[in-house]
Amino acid sequence: MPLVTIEADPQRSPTPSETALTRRVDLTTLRLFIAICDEQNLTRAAQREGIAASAVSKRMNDFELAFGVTLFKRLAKGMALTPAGEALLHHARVTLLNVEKIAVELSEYAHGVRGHVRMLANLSAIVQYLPEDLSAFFAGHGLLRVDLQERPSGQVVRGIEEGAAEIGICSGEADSRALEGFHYRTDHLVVVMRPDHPLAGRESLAFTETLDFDHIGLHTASSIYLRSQYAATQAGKGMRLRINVPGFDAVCRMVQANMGLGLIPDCAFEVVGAGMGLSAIPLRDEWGRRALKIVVRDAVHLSATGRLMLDHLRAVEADRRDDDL
Amino acid sequence: MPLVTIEADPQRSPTPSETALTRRVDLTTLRLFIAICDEQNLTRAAQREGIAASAVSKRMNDFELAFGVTLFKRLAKGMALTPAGEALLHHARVTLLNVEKIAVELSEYAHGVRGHVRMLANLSAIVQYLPEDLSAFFAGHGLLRVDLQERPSGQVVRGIEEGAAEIGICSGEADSRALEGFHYRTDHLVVVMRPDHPLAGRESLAFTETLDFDHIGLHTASSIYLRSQYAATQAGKGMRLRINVPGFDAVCRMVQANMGLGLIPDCAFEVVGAGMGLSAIPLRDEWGRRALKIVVRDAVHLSATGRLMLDHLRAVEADRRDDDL
DNA sequence: TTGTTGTTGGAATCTCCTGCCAACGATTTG
DNA sequence: CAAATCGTTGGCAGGAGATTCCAACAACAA
Repeated sequence: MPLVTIEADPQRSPTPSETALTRRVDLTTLRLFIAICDEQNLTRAAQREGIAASAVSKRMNDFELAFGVTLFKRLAKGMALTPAGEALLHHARVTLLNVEKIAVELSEYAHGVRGHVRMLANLSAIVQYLPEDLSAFFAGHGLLRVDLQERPSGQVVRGIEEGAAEIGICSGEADSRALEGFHYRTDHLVVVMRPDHPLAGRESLAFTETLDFDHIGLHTASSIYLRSQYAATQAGKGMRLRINVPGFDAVCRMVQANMGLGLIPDCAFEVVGAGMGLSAIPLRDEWGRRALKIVVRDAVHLSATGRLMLDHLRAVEADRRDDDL
Repeated sequence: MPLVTIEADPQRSPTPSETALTRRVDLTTLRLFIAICDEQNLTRAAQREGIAASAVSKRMNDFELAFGVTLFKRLAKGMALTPAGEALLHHARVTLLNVEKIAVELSEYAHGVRGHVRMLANLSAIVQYLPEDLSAFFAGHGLLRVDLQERPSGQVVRGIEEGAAEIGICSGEADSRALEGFHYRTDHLVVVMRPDHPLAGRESLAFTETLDFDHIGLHTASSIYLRSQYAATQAGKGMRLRINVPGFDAVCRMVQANMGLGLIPDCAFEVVGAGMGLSAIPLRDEWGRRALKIVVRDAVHLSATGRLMLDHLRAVEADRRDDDL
């Protein structure tokens, strides 16, 4: 008696042929395929994976047959990829990497971890506030883990929109479109300089006063860079930029090397530049007070752990403001 | 406990326990798992996937046992995810999405396609040159396919570095670090305006002449926006920005709506704004000639198809320059 | 030419995985 | 209390996949 094929639910979205093909992919085949690509040799690949060579050969044949594609050029000594094979290799690699992430993450849960929160944040937040805020969070929720990646503010928004992470922290001026936003922190920009700089010793500075000197810029996508450019423009003067560097520490080192003035947030200076013998003078301009905001796609439908993190970040900020009063 | 998960080193040889766990993941289980999450109900999920409920139940139990993790809270009516389940759900989704890509791409090869090239490019290249260049490429290589994504120049570089694509096209001024670069095209910026604008009718314009009027900016990460800001700054004047929009077409529509001047590449204007009854006047400034460059990680080790594309793009540009002579 | 080595591919066999059916316990609903 | 849902368990059967053995083939050395 042949197998009775079960009628699939008619309202399922993918077409029958698509699902049929999708089902013919399996992870061991992908693993073996990658092994062959690495070794360029089926026999060695089989050994490495602890399986008979003929079994591997069969799998590959079946796979090629199923998709009607040739993956390898069978050469006298070894196997070489066809274009189709190269395409598969690329996707197979990322798929298996993902599977590995699954295994790692789940085994973390098995060892007591109770939840993950995926976050994106800009440099300012990561350098200045997140270390302490996250550490406080872990104190209360020792069994949670955080997966944090740095991106410029614009990309943070994009990542949250696309679901790459649950919670994002970016500049308050970033266009967060349809996302929900909450106030996080306000930092204050300071002008970093060598103690022998003409401006050193001042109580505070207006940005325009700095425009007669060389500046060191952050990378061009950073909101500090964009905002200071804009401010210079508004002031009707130019910013004399000598170099753009990727991080606050790099800015400070450039300042130290007498390349010019740096413009970074106050807390970042304390963390990064304090021990470097530099001076930091507060910026008097209104835009020197920069808001950072928390963005989420939908606060109501956050995961339980994401909710915890969001509440924590907001509570920390609220406490801090209470203390200031 | 580490605060932040470290990115896995791709070269790392997996530990025995890891591989053991990795092997226990399989795609049908993931598919079923997702179905259960969608339906919040094992029985319906089983129906949807055309499989007996008992089989699904057993698979889930075995999976949970293998990882020592509870994925669901079994409720009287349906199943609800635990935090571990939510973590799995996220990864399972992207994994299956990837598998689907595999199936789609391979079946393309089965239907005659002979190769894929993954590309990243900035907006200027995509709007102005790639349509014709790619179409010429297809004329010669009808069986190849191109996977093209738009990103700002900085992200193009990043994507190529990370292996997200083989070939990138970005602004000549972008910092391409360790990548190999080749000249691609040079475009010329034009100032777009309504025919009734005071500046209309001029032969050419210096950028400084436009600074007395309102401007419409591209999105803040775009190189045109960054460069024009910088130029305004250098000129010691401000740019009166009324709005930032995401594309060249949007710029033209804003110009049409009398919001101010736009600054876009000449070819983009021909393509996008020609039929809108607008005037375009060339920018006289040196930086109005913008180089676009092709970037690759390593030209020697490109795939055969990638090599074809690179050669084509470079040849097209060489021909074009010969024609100009 | 001939033998050796290393390679892929095929046939027969066997094992174990996995899905089906039917029955059961638990809980809610009428 | 019965009926309806829902998830789980056990027995059974079929098949996918692995193993072993063998054939075909190319490259290379004697």
